[in-house]
This record gives sequence, C-alpha cells and structure tokens, in this order.
Amino acid sequence: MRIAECGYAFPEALLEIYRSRGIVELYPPQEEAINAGLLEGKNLLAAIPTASGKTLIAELAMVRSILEGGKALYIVPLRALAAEKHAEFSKLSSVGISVGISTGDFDVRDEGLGEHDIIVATCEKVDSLIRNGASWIGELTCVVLDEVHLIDSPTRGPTLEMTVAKLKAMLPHLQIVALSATVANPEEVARWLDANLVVSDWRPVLLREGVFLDGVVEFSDGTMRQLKGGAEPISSLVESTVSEGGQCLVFESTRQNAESCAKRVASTTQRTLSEEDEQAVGEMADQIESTSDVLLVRKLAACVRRGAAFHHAGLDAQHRAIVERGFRSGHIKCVVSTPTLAFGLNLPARMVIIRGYRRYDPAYGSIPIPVLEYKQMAGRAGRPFLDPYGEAVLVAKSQDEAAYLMETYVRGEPERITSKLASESVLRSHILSLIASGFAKSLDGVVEFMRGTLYMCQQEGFSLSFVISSVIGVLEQMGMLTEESGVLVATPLGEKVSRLYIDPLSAHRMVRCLMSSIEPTPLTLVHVLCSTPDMRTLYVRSSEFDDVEAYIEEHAHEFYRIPPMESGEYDAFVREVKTARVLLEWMDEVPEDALCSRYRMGPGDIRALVETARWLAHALTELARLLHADAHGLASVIEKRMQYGVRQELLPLVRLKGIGRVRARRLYDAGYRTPDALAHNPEEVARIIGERTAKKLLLGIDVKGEGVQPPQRKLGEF
DNA sequence: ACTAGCTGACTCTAGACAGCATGTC
DNA sequence: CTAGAGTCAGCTAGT
Repeated sequence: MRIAECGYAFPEALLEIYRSRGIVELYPPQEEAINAGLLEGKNLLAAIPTASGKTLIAELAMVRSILEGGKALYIVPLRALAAEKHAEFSKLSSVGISVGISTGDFDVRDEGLGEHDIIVATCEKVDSLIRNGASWIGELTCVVLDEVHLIDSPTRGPTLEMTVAKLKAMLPHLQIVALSATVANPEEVARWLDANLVVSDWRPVLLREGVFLDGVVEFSDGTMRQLKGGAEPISSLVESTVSEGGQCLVFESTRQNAESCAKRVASTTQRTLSEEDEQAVGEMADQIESTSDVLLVRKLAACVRRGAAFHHAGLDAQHRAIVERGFRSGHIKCVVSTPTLAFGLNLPARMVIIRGYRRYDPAYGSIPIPVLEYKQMAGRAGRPFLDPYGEAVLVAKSQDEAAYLMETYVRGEPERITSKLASESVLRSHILSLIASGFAKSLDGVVEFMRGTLYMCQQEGFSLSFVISSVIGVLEQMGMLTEESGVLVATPLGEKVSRLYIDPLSAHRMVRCLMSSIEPTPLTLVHVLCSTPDMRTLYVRSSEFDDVEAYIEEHAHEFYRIPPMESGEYDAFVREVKTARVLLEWMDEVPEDALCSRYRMGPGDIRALVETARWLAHALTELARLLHADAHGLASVIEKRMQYGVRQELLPLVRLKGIGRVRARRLYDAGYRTPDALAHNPEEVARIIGERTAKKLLLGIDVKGEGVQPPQRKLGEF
C-alpha cells in the first residue's frame, strides 16, 4: 500500500515531506495498522520489532487526529527519547503542526505547552501535569504510548499504567496508539487498552542471530562464519564487521568491563580509520578532553581518538552526546555500552555483540537478562538503507554455554509482561494522587478506578481492596488523607505531597524531622533527604565503612535519628550518611574531579545524585513552608546551594548567568561579593574570568541597580 | 636481601523519572 | 533464583 492511497486524504504537503524522506510505500506492519482502523480513530497496539516503522504509525494517527481538530500526546519512558522524538516531529512544522516537549529538565513553558498540536513528554511528567491540573489535557484526542512493554518494570511500570488509566477516565473518546516490543502476551495488553492488535516480526533489514564460540559464529539458519583466528573474541568480531565498512555495538554488563573492552577494541578500530575519520575522531577527542580532568573522561577521549568508545551512566550528558553523534556519523566504529543504550536511544549498527548476558541484581546475585531484553538489543542490528543485513551475536565461552544461549535467546520466545501495580510502595503514591486530584472519593471509588488498570485485567476476580484499604490507613496516619462525613479527602499536606510528586513516605520522613525538637544543621537536612525512598543511596565499600562510622560518631548530635547498630536499618543508615557526605562536599565546593576520584564515581553519577537531592530539597523547603517550620530558611538555602554546588556566601554571584561555582569562587576571593560590585570594576573582572565571559556577564547587570536583565541568548554557540 | 610471578581469598557490580525557574568552565 | 573480573596479601622460587 502506498501512503497516498491509505484511505485517508492527507494533505499534499505532508506526502511531500514523506517523499523527500524516501517514504512512499508503507511497510507491511504499517499497512496492517491502517487496516486495523488506525486512521478511523480505533485504538491500536502494535507489537512489532524496532525499526519496522513504529514511529510512522504513531505519526499518521497523530496527524489525522490533529487534522480533525484535535491534539496529540506522545508518551515516552526516557527524557533522551523525548528530545529525539521532539526533533523528529518538528519536521512537521512545514505542514503547520507545532510540537512541544515537557520533561523534568526541558520544558516549553506550561501555558504555552497547551498551544502545541503534539506534545512529547515522559510518563511521570504527564502524571505530574494531570496532578497539577494542566487544562490542555482535556483537549487531547490521541495518545501514543511508546515502549509500553515498560509496564513490566517494577519501578516505572505502575506510573505508566496509572497515567493511562487516568487519561482513559478523563477522556472516554481518546484514541490510544500503543507501541511495544514483541512480547508473549500482547492480547492481554490489547484487551486492557480495548485496542486492535497488530503483531508482526517483519523487519526492513534481514537480521541474522548467532552465537560465537572459539573463533566461529554459528547462526540460527545453520550457516557458520570462521573469523580470523588468534585475536581476542570481541576484537575479531569487530574486525570482521568494521573492515567491511560496518559498525559494531557491544553490550557489556558492567562499566568496568565496558571500559576495558573499549580499550582493547580501540587498537582494532584504529587500523581501519580513514584520514577523514581520523580527523573527525581527533576533534571529538579534543572536545571531550577540554571539558574535564576526570580520569574516566580522559580514558574516553583516548578510546575515541582511536575510533572506539564506551558508554555508561558515569559519563555525563555532553560526553554521551558526543559519542552518540560520532557513532551516527560513522567515524566512531564501535561503541561498548552497559544497558544505557539497550533501552534508550536509537543507535543502530550492522553488528550487535552481546557479551554480558548476565546482570547483577542485589536481590538474586547474577542472573541472565530476560529474552525480551536480548531481543531489544539484537533488534538494533542492521540500519535500514545503510546496511545490507544486520547481525546479532552472543558470545559463549564453552560448548554448553553456546547451546544454552542458542536455545534460550536466539530461538527463545520473549516473556509475558505483567502489571507490577500491586505493591504497597507504589500504591502509596498513586492512591494519594487519585484522591487529591478527585478521581476517587472513597475506598470503593479507588477500587472502581483500578478496574481501568492492566493489573485488574490480568488478575480478574482478584481484588486489590485489601491492600488499598491498608494503604489508605497508612496515608491517614501520616496526616495526608482524612475522612469527612464518609468522603475521603486529601489534607493540605496530602495535596502538597501529591503535587510535589514525591513518595508520601519521603514526605513523612521530612515532616517528622521538621517537627522534631532537633536544631537542624545542613547535615541534618541533607541526611533527611538521603533517608527517603526517593533517593538512591551510594554503595559503601568495606574499606570505607570505618571512616563513615567515625564520621557518624563525630556528628552524632546532628542526626535526627540513629538506628541501633545491631538493627537491620543500620547498614542503610551508613549508606545514607555516606551519600549525605558526598552532597555536603559538593555544596562545600569540593572540585568535581576530587569527588570523582575520592568516591570512584563519574561526572554523570554526581550530576544524577545532585539533581535528585535538589529536587528533594525543593520538596523539603515547600513542606517546611507549609508547616511554618523554623527550618524553612535553612532548607531554602540548601536547595540553592545544592543546585549550584557552592557555599552560602556565593549565592548572590552564582545567580548571574555565566557564573558557576568555580568562577563565583574566584570572584569572591578577589573581593567581589555582589553583582553590583562586579559592575564597578569591569577590567579586573575580565582579568579574573576572561574577557569574553566578562563582557557577556556585564551586559546582563544593570548598573543602576535594577537587577538582572533578561539574558541575550547566543545562537549556534554549541 | 630482593623481587617477579603465582595463588587464593576477598571485593564489587546497570539505569534514571519527578518540582520550579533559567543558563557551566 | 547466585558470576566473574579485578585487587591484594602472602607465599615461593629464582636472582
């Protein structure tokens, strides 16, 4: 079927956009989706492989919906994915469709958001927007759920499920288009969504899957490939692909393995670099080196310079972006990644090598990854239009293991996905929000609402009411819900907690600390943040244990509560304290590279930690305000100090655009304490922070003392 | 007296969403 | 539904 003959009269301008991208004929799964009523507003679940044209299915549905006068919402699981989709849909601007994005770190102003035709957002953000009463939600006519199989995740799945249930309750005529990887039970999910189902394993590029053992790859179709012998397994696989002009993506299970593998592979890729590659790769390496002195970053630069790279969450966003761009442009020949890339961005390669098929899980030890995850990774192999085929290879070390891998993964079927909603810890937060936002007014109301969830579809005849009533009881005890003449309502505290989007238990911890008699210090408050379930605490190595304990003893009077040493809580407490200590050092201006080497973390880890702490510090400040607690002032200072990583005396300076923790400290030590003081001595300021920065800075300071003017944004600076 | 090299016990392990109001070195 | 790479102390054999 041609896109122009799909039975819906799309405007010529849109067809022209598609033609220019080479899209004329629809892929078979896309045709099936249209036959299943996609363009008649029917709900649809498409369970099809990566790269088989999911995005176009969603796009056509959204565009149709908008042409009929509606509005569309595209829900993704990751911020990086939101940015990617936002960029992609922005191409529709030439047909008059505008696209907005809303995630925690990037937001096109909230009121403005509703004016767009398509809005891309993470599911947590959508939930938050609903809780905060964004009015444009009511205008939606089409919602796309990207990567719905995420519903299986114990941590993130329930949010998606509840958000969908809320949307369905608010908008009975909403068209839902769900996109999923191949799973064992798509019918169940389709039934939940009341959707027609399209299942297909069609791919635009041939995919061969196989297992590597002792220099030979055995593919599932029975063919074998002998590799040039001798070399280390990954290098010989990389060699075979790269020498023929392809690229490789390697999945490892730990960061350390990823780094050392990238280093080994780099000596192979180096030999294949063309002159142009060398030039491009050298520039990227210089760019990476210029940003940071951290050992990890230098290692990365060294790999990139030789045409390989590693990719994991210890790198911060800018480094990851350089690696991703370098790989897409073809100059970086091989990327070795931890699971960061398994779910995240769309980075296809001719060959995907799965080296680490086991993953450590604190509860079970080392366990094999789910088949579903393997299929996701393998599906990355083969770039449409660019590669003649794709290959996915698992690496085995013995005959037995090879047979196991072939059986389990290559020939195996992916698992069922199941709702993870029925746990008290996730229900706590969601039940509070149901009552605070008016979706339910009683125990029965909550139970009734739950009928709209996947959980109730999968567990028919099973009741959640026991857990729900116990959770309501807990929320009442915490003072977040009360019953007034038979109707459940949220207290002002409960209302606030729901909007702040934190776990009620986190809020409860904060409230108890704020109401206690202790005279709080920064450590007291930062530790409370670290003791909440919303904060992921750092691992304490056995070699660090004594040190942290000594710190606890020294600061014993500053903690709101110290669990007894024999209790099961004590280990968790030690982790909280270590985490608090790192954050306090950040707020005391310890340099990034010192933190990285002292605690064996990467810049990305620090950024993530600080970001979470700042979010919780904001919540703490708001709760202190609500409760008129004495600690409000201190909490608010901590929130700002956390944001910038500075001592209190730098706060006036750091508010200025272009001035961060390092420059602010230099200026302060030179005697400049306020923005005003800077304006009076431009020459010396220029000497301290450099001329260009100083010029940009002084443009923003109004000498007459009327404060800071809106900054002039420079285009194309990056 | 010193040390390269080996052995075995022990250690350690992936990722990433949310508020609010604007911009690092 | 519990692995495997890395690290380090302690030992030995060789210089």
